[in-house]
Amino acid sequence: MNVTPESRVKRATIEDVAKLAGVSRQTVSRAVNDKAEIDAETKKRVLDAARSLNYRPSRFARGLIRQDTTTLGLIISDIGNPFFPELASGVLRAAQARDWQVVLYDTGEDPEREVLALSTLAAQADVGAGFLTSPEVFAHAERLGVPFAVLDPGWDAGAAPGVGIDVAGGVRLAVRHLAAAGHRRIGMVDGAADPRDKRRTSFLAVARELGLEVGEDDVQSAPRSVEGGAEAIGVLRARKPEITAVFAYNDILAVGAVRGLKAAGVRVPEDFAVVGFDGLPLGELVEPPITSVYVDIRRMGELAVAAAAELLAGRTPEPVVLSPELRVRGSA
Amino acid sequence: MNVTPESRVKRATIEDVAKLAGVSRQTVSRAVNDKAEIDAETKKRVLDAARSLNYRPSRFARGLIRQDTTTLGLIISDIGNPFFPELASGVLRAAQARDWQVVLYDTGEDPEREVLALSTLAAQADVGAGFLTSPEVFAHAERLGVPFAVLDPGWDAGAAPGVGIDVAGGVRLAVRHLAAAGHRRIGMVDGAADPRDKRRTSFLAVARELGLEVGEDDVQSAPRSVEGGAEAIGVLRARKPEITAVFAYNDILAVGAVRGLKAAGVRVPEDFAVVGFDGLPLGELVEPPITSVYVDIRRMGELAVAAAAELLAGRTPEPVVLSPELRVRGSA
DNA sequence: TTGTAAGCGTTATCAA
DNA sequence: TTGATAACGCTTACAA
Repeated sequence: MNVTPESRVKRATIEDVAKLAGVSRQTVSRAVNDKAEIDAETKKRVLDAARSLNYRPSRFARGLIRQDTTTLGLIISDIGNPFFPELASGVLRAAQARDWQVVLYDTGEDPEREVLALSTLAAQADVGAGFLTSPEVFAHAERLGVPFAVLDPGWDAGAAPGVGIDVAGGVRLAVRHLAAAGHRRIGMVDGAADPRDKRRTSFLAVARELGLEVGEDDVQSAPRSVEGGAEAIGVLRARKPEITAVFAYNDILAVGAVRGLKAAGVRVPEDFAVVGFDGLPLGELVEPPITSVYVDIRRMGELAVAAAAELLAGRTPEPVVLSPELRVRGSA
Repeated sequence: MNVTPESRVKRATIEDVAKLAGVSRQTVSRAVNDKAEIDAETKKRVLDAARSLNYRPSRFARGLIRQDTTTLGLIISDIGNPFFPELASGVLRAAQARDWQVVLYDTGEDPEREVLALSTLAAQADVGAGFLTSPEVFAHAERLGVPFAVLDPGWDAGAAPGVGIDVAGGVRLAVRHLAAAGHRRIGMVDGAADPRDKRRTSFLAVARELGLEVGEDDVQSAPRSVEGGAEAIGVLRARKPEITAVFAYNDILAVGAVRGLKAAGVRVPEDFAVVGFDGLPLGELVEPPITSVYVDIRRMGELAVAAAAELLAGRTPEPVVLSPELRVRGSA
């Protein structure tokens, strides 16, 4: 895996410092850890020696004895998607409060890299949290024996511990809003790789529930990027000219859809309405601002850390499901 | 520091597995590490035992012997600012290529938290990289003995290793562009805490160099947020109505400035021009898109990792300075 | 106030 | 193919 084994200067050990200062290892430890039972002068001499050797205690040796450092491995799909910094922000805050370390893994939404990241995480962290694209990948985590808090799986998490989102509820808010505005033909710009994805299935179910006419070809898949959204909306409208509104898988795609529409000379929301999902701050900066199903992502990050702590304690975390709310802006 | 010492289930050790499987620790090690010299059946028995105990080797014990895991501590100011995810993206990519772990610290631009993060980093990582608000904080890193790659310091980095940005050059591009468009009174929306900050001092120097009339009161400080930028532009225009263009400390503030102007009924760029710094993708999504001094931030992240690797090898990294380029969009 | 001994959990070395 | 022993760098307990 590590293609180029890199040279690395050997770090000074406590032994080196002890020798230089002419004391025992124990005394060095006392000086470095600010213990009381040590002569002021000895301490100074030791610390001078330590500094001159650039001594830093080995985290491995230390960790072996004082079993008090906790590391959380956070798996995200794409740090370029503003959703994830938002999430990381919540995780970092909660982790800092507990004095935990956070190691970050970006998988680029690639299942293979997810599995790889999970393996590394299992070796380097005490507990994991994050987004996994499928139940199969989560099963890998279980096989590895790492406690893992699953976040907002598009798939059915079953009994997997973690933090969920009431996707169906959120989608209902979005579609109802569009229907209430008079839209009868509503499409979707989908960002999920898996066709069983909840946002997609919920969309179809809710639309039918409301008596709207929808089919598979009212859903257009797109890569999860602004460009992806812009392109998808073009494809969708070409295929289904009768559509007057779309529900987008997330705000990035919604922003892209609005961009694509504007570029095509379509007025938003007068001629065409767009609703997103996530409620990212970014959505408020574009013109028109995005109407979106808001989820408290930071909170999700904090809850993820809480769930991880429960797992670490050998307990089963309370299932938590966040309820989204609709935030109406200009785009619909 | 850790206020609530959390309970934690004791993890199974290699000894536990050995006992259960009725073999020696060594044999367990062989099974777990896929060594050749082991009977297939023994291996299966050991692995079964391991799985049933949920055994994962201790990273501390392992790290102590195989000195092959490298952890980079990345210090950022605010993950909510899109600049940092962009940077982290580059760092993660380069780190993954080297099979390094990345631990993240968010300091909220608070010098005290920077010092704290640095201390933790020194204990938990092999090497650090990131943004520090002042030379004093960097001095703390040196005192701790952690190799640290300094990124784009607003202050004079001197001989500190790391990755710089040709700020003066970038600012010159920005101000020249505005001057060429006919603006004679140009202000600045400043996001730096320290008045000695390079973007600020460069702005004043370059403006004077171009024969423009500028003084301290043409510079308006603002918190580094969209709201901060929107408010600052209002304050600045109230104080200096003759100003017709601003250079913003970064794109977030530029976006805020444009927002503030639009809200006040000022047309951008017809009545008032805005240039940002960083060249974030976000700048392209707003209306009008932000003209900005583009910096290859991902590349900066990758170079940071390279610099860190040099430091780890005991070498002095080549000084690197990134040259920004102006990207003209709609705002100026 | 200081030093000696034991042990944290793992792997490398060598012997069986 | 397997096991005993030492070692990794540190801290805690105990002795001097």
